[in-house]
Amino acid sequence: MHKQNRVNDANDHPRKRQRKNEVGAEDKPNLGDTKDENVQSAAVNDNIFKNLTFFILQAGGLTKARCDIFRNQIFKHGGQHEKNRTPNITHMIIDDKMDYEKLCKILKVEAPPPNVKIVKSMWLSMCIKQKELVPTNGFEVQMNASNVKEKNMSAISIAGDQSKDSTKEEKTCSNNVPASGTCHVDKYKKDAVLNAQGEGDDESDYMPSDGEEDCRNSDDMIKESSTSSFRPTSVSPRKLPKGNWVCAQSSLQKTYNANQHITEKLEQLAKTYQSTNDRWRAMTYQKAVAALKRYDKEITSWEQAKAIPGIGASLADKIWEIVESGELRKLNELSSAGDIATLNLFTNIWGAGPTTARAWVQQGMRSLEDLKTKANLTRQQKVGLKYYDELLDRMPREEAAEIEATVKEAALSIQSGLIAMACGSYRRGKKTCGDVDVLITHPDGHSHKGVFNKLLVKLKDQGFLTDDLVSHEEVGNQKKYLGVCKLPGAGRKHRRLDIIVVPHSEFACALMYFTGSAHFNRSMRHLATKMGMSLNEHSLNTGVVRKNGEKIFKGTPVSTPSEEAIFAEFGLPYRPPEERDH
DNA sequence: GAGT
DNA sequence: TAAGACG
DNA sequence: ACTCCGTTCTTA
Repeated sequence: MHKQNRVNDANDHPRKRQRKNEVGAEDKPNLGDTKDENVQSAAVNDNIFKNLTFFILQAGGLTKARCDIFRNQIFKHGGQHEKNRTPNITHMIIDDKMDYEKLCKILKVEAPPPNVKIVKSMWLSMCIKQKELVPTNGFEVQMNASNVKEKNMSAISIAGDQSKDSTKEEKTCSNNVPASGTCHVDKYKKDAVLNAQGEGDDESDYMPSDGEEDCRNSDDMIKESSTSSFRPTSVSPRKLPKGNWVCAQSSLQKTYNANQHITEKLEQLAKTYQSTNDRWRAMTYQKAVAALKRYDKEITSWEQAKAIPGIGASLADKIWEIVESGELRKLNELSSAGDIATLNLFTNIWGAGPTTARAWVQQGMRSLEDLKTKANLTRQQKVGLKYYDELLDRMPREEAAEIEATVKEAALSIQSGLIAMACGSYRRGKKTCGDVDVLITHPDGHSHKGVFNKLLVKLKDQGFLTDDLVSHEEVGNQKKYLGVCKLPGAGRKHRRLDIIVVPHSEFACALMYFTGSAHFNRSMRHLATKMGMSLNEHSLNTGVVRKNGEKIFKGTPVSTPSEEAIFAEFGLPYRPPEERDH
């Protein structure tokens, strides 16, 4: 996976968590809330609000942030804004959900002033978006029958209600059916394992008696996806005859992103928070971006955004600001702060995270050139710096396939019968890959031994591997290599390559882990915890005992012959790799 | 920041 | 041990 | 107020 796309993963196991400088206000310059009318782009000269004076009633869904944005927009388009309800105002903007009674209550009046148009915020949004003064019909507040004077409101009230309802409708996220009722561990299977371990009788650690418990909803929950009901098998396309087989394409390969203008900016913000060590916030932003990307429709209202799971009021404000103005002041403000831009620059170096980047800035480093000459770098950071641009680049999946083939060929020349396959984003069917993860094993359970070193030597000899990052990570029975490679021939770029050799008994767990996505993995592990299991790249264990989040009994390993078996153990429907791209 |  | 990395 | 993955792993 590409470094840009990950979230800070500093070790924070409860056992050793000591609540260190998670955020530390003094650590992150200029990240606090800033006053409102700063970064403001050039005024628009359409003057659609000329001679109009607005008052925005900050209440209900009209948060302060939204009011601020509206105010900026009003000025941009040549209008005036009053902070108080002075007599000269022409329009009062209220929350879309506001009704007549509520309004009077808030204003503490029997009836609102007659010479002021009281309009729902949606009207203002529309004007701004369409850059013209649209009629207020249908957006004015509905009056009580007793208060209806000469004005005829019948048509208006209907229209008003409709607009309200339509925003409500839209919020139902397309893929939200919880996997309830399927949360049970396969009892029989589990018992078999337990018995095999001599763990004895039936009930020991079986789930609660009553049904589906709390296995639903938590935004990490694996959800039933409506788009996945139609699913062309997960067979790899390369075995098919030549041609463009639509049926071999993933059904959920979303080619376009209806909210790209939004996700782009939020992604940047996420990265920035990442660089400043605000890991949880960064993660939240990433989740929100993921949610937006799989959302089919374009976001047009605050409520619509807020309704998406993983998006709260604060994020809705920001999304809506982008919808409204095309910009995000927070982002402009942050990226114009010099040292924060520098932090982003530095954390893009492989081997350098937020802490290191901040230290460098403090030492006066401002550019990559500075680092090269003045900073003390680890071996890994030197490599990362050397290929700074190349490693930031993503490769077309065809190139990933070439890399896979190169590794596979070398592996097979060492030991026949080996399985070697690219996992990661490649296996999930992405069109571009940030790196290649080749997983190697041998079906006979032992012939994988000794392959690792020979393979590395061979690949280095042929000049394919150019630099090592983690030269040889040896994890129990698994061996992992992280490095840099380059395909032969001109015009080739250096690419990140991971090679992992595992015993066949750990194949399924390793395959699942290295296929990802990262979010999917976290989600699975999270679920495992909730079900009294634990999952990592080596094995799946049941009957885990935890106390205060700390694991005091490892549990018993479950036999996992395939990925399907792992899903089954969770009681989840199988998901092919393309559907794990969360 | 969001969800519990 | 802290920091960074992997999915 | 608490959690947000892994008793993941390596490197310095």
